[in-house]
Amino acid sequence: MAVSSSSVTDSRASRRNPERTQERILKAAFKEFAAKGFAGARVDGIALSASINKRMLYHYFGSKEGLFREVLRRKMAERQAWGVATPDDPMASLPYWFGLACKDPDWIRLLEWEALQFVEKRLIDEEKRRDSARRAVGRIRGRQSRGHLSSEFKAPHILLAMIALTWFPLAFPQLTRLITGESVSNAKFRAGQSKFLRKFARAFQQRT
Amino acid sequence: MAVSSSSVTDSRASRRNPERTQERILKAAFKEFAAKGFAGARVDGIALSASINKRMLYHYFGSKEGLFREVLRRKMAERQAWGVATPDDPMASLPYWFGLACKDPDWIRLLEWEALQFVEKRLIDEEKRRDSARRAVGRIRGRQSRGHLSSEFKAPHILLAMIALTWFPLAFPQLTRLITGESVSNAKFRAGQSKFLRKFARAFQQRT
DNA sequence: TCTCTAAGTAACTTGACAGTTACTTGTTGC
DNA sequence: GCAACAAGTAACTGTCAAGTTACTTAGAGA
Repeated sequence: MAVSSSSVTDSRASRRNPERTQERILKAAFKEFAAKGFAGARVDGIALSASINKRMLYHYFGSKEGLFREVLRRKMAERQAWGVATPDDPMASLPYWFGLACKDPDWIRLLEWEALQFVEKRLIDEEKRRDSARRAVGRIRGRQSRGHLSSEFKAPHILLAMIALTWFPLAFPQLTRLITGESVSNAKFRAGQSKFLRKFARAFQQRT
Repeated sequence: MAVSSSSVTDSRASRRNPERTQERILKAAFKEFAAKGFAGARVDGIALSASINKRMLYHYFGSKEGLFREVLRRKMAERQAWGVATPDDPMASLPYWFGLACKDPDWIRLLEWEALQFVEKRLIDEEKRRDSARRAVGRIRGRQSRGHLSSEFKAPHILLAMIALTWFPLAFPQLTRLITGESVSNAKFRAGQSKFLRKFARAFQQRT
């Protein structure tokens, strides 16, 4: 009974396990980058919280920036799927997007760090993201032609406005708290905002 | 003719000039902090671009964080005035706010850095800002009661939504470019967005 | 069972950066 | 015109962080 022997595809706990190591690094790096941004993140911190040796991080990802790129790339792929399953009616989709944003605030933080740090540089994974944006705009157009959304506005404007309304409170939690008096993480705030978005969604609907 | 003598209130160029030095530091620091955030900003960089000795920076502001606080405080006071002179009608105020944001994107960047870095900490100048926010909400209520804005929504929600719509493109220029295909700094984009906001403002108006 | 490669480790190097020290010089009030 | 203090300077220090070196060890295949 060769129980203790491990095959190539066996990724169970063992003293050597490249996949597990890489996963650990990526997970810890995502947390660290989302929390502190690229400049503020500490490679030693990532290594520590991933419980791996710093050298392995350089072994797999080359540099701090290489690691950051890979983190973004992974998360981007993960998010791609989410956006597709959006309801047609804006009265449902606005609260839905807001709910998604609340579930994964670190993703918004990462995009926010990106906005601040990689301004005029070429974006990481730019081609793929352009495609992804194009498809999203296309879905808006589809909803316009099916009568769910007003045809009075151009699709990119609608998309941008919808994202703005659903993401802004998470992107600027301090302003949200100053204005509403409630913390963004507070369930009461979230319920109120969802309700508001649901009503406000009429702005995007076809006028009768 | 004692031309070369200088009085206390004389802040012309001279070898010693505390006010000018402080102004230079604050101006350079604002640029540096807006560009790179608190963690990314370099005290040496600020000193260099302000053409002052780094020691003076510590002389006047104590520490990097002290300087950051003062920069925020100054800018906040400066902005306070702007917000008051807002048109009543949302069809005018939305493009107006967007125009203000475009004129001073560094201010939005600074708030964005703040959002990311000082999350659960007590905000700098929190009391004053809460007051300022309260007054802004009050102005919204005033417009609601005068019939310029819909009374269907609560004032804080309206304010938050308006800020979201007008600031989002500047806060996330990379997403804006991916979605619209235009750079945020492009005049054509700005004109289009202004027009959109003007039309979209109807969402905030009293329904007839 | 031996060997070769990839996984993994600890200690080190190098550079950068926040903050300081010890000093000089200009200005003001007397 | 001089004492006292504030403005200003250059060079330094201790620390921290990215990236490297030089090594050991696990495990797959021959």
